Amino acid sequence: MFTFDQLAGFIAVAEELHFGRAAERLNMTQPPLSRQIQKLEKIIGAELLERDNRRVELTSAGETFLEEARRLMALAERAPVTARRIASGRSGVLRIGFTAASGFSILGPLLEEISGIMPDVDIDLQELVTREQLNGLLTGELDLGFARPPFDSETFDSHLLYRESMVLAVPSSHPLTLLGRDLTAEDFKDEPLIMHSPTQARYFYDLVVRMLPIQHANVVHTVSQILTMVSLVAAKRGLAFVPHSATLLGIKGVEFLPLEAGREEQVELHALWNRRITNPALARLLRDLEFAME
Amino acid sequence: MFTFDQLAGFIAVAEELHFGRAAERLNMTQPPLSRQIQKLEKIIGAELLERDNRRVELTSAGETFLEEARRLMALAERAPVTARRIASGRSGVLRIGFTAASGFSILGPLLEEISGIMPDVDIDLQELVTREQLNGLLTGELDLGFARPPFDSETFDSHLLYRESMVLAVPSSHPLTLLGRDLTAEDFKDEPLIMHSPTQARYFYDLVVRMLPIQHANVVHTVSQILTMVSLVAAKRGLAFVPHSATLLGIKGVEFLPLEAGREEQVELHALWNRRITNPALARLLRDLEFAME
DNA sequence: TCAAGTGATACCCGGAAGGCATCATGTTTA
DNA sequence: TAAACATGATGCCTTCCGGGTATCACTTGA
Repeated sequence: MFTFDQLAGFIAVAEELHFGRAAERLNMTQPPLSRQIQKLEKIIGAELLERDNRRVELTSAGETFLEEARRLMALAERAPVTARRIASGRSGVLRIGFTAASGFSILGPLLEEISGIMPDVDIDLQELVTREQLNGLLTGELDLGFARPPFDSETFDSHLLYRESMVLAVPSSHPLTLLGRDLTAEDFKDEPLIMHSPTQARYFYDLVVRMLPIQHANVVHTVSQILTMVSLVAAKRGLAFVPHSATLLGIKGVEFLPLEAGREEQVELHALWNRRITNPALARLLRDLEFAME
Repeated sequence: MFTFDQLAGFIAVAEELHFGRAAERLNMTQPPLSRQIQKLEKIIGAELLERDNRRVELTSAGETFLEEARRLMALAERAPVTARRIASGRSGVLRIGFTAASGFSILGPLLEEISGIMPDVDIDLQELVTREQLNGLLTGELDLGFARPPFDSETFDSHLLYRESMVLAVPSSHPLTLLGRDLTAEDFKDEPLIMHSPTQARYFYDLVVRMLPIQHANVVHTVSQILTMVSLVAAKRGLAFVPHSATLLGIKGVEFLPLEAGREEQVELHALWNRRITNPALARLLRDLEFAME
């Protein structure tokens, strides 16, 4: 195999068509350059330059090899630069998972901020429930997640993005909308309820159950997505407990009423990541966003 | 700048994820391979592999650098092969000039034969008069020409492709078509004539003047292209002397009559090239077509 | 606690690459 | 026409890079 020095030597001679000047350009003397080219030609197995004692010119083979040599040199010069960019986190791919609920409010502005900080990093977004996010973070398929507790703080580090109250979603025409004060369990004890799935949306389920004495007999639907819940409320199938940011969904025919118990029990959204960080882009992001590391 | 050995070393380690096995694959021992990688990382300015004493894995930077490294190696392996192909004439470009007259008959079959012999050689065709061809062959813009004498046999080598008789082109309805024998100058001494340009088509001009006592007073047009001549004959502007292959043009309203003098004086078409051959594809072509060289 | 596995280090040696001096050859100049 | 010049190739010397062997350092598992 030839060397990059030989390629550089050949390119210089091919451009100058003069061994002396080419050698000068390469900061070396002419004799070793001559031998370099000879060796290169021997390795290639073809004459690249035709030189008589007066003039040097490229052969046909030399002409096309010159193109290849230039391409090689360009590639070789670019490769370390991109590698360094990625190592410093200024470039690369950041795979982010998010729950549908987090997408309403926090995701947009945060992506805005990320692409402001690291414009050359590609963001790969995936909607995943918390459990899938944890799994992805473990296997390394995911760099960062937006999810809700609980998660193992041994393996994951996290940063609280925000808390919000739970509110009650009711159809616009519903009598409760006229009440004008924070609601208690008593106010909707006979209303049909749309509840969170205890498996797919355990966080919300646990929180609501902890917050209010639910009449399980009143539960008419069990769903896992906030959007589905609000749509069902709009269709007058019942009432639902949703985080305050669901107001941003902008679905017609639904109103959101404050809950007395919601003042205390709030839902949290965390950014979380594997403590064993392998992606430099993530390290840079956490540093720049000033998320607590450790 | 890094070396190809370092790249090969890195690729091997990245694929094996094990220094010992990678070294074995490269037919070397493990220690120099370790140093090779260290040196490469230092040159790149980024960590490519993360190794603790138990396992080796790629960093993000290492992953993308691996792709670049593979591309570099592939390019480096291909480059000499193409260079050799071109040097041996099995690939490359062959620039061929031809006169319009030669295009009628010889060009088609010859191109067929060339592309059969050297399928990977690109043929660049240009229609040029003999003088332009000679010029192109001199400057190296042309590799091979199809033209008619005279040309300097010091600089050019040539191969006679074929000879053909001159015939007389006459309008279909012309009385001479009824004659039924070879024509002499006497037969058309009062007819209007379309003659070759003594500058642009000197070969034909000289040949016709040598062959027949032309009444210059009868010359109504002076043109340089055979096709133009035949078209003018079809338009009943006069009679013209053209090579026999002009019959292949298939122009309506023209007949071609044999000339007595045409039996002796024949026009020649030569393949010709610069004796100083720089294009390996041309050398190969001449050898394979068994054209005389020297 | 010890053996096995694995990457890093220390040291030595041979060969490759660069520098200097010079040659061979063709061109220009006096 | 001969001498000076220009230019690529060669011979020889020295330095330095890269590979090999032996060994270390550290981790893991029995």
